[in-house]
Amino acid sequence: MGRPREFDVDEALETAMELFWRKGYEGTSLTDLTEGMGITKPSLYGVFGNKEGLFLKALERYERTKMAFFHKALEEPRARIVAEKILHGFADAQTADKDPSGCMGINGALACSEAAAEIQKCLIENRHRGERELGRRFERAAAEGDLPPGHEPHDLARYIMTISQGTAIQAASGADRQALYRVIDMALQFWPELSPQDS
Amino acid sequence: MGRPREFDVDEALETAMELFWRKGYEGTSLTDLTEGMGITKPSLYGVFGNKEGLFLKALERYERTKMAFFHKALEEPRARIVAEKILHGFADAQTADKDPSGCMGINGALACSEAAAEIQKCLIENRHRGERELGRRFERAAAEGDLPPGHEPHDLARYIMTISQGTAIQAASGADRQALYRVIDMALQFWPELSPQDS
DNA sequence: GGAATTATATACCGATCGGTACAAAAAATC
DNA sequence: GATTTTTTGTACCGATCGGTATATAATTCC
Repeated sequence: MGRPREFDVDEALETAMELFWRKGYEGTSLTDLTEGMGITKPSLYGVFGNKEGLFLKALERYERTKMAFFHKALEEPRARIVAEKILHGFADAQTADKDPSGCMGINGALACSEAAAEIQKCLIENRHRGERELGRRFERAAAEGDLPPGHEPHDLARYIMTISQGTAIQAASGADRQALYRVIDMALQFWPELSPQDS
Repeated sequence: MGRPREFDVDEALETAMELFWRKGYEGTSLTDLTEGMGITKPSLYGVFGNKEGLFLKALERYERTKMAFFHKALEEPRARIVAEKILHGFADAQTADKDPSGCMGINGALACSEAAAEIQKCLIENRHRGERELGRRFERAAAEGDLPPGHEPHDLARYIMTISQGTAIQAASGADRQALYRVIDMALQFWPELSPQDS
């Protein structure tokens, strides 16, 4: 009952995600948002609560769609393939033609005022969570004898995430996908490729 | 002649640098600046022009002091040592006890509103310049047979800068220096260490 | 066709943004 | 000591910030 909504919530959220991704949380004004989403401020507040709530919902959407490759990669049977898929997945997301460059989880609020401290904390925790999950996957790999010798699983996880965060900055600075791929190839050089009889 | 200035310009600039480093260009308000520097707005505008001018002067100071290791590292005779010193130099600067975490050149304006577009462009160009200089140093190394085989000098430079930008995000997310050092060790693993008779 | 409910549009809120006008204060010059 | 020059403190500027009060429009329930 009541007057029906005149806009598509999912579509509006997609636009908000793109704006926050490109301009960051504080760099995106309510005017940017309402004009981009094609709705008025009362509509925005009615559906999403406030700016912070909208950002968090946009981040959730980002994780569910653009970062879906991550959890998929964790299911690969060989650790080296896990690492490769994660690195390429990040590079792809950071350089997709129709999307902003770089990573929303970094662009969102890397350095900001006190007003955005809660968002910043949330994004940091987000990064930690991903790194922790990858670390646990590599722990399993270690138990299976599936890691290059001489490395702690969680150090390897931090290494992979550091490369991905580095390529996020590179992408935000204009680097194209092929350049990032070459970086990734170098970063994985110490990690033995799978020989055919391994699989 | 005229009334003497009541504050130390260099000291004030140091404070502005720290603020911009920690909160970014747009995240730092004029109130933050004047309160932190202990001066009034007319004094700030009299000496530094405006907020943008102040940021650029603070960035200049940052490059001259905190990034001094970079050009020093380029003068090392062996490319592997150049890479090592640059990576450790960045990690040190990103995790210094008394300074903000991460890198001012990235924290300053990674994603921002249109109002900061000029600053953002300037910081991107800054990153490109460093990468270009390192690439040229590695070109020299290639001519001297001082590179690991199978790598383009400028790809190697991008690789080193990507790692450093990755550790900048890690530092901004709370990683300590030792953790970054372990990442750097892994990143350099494919690059042959110098044996004693090489030097 | 009301009554109730929800979404819309307009117009507004106090606070803060970067930046400045103006006059008093503190020094050097004559 | 008067004049000139520069810095300082105060008080203010228009614009924009995130957020909301209010009334009207559009639907369902009865």
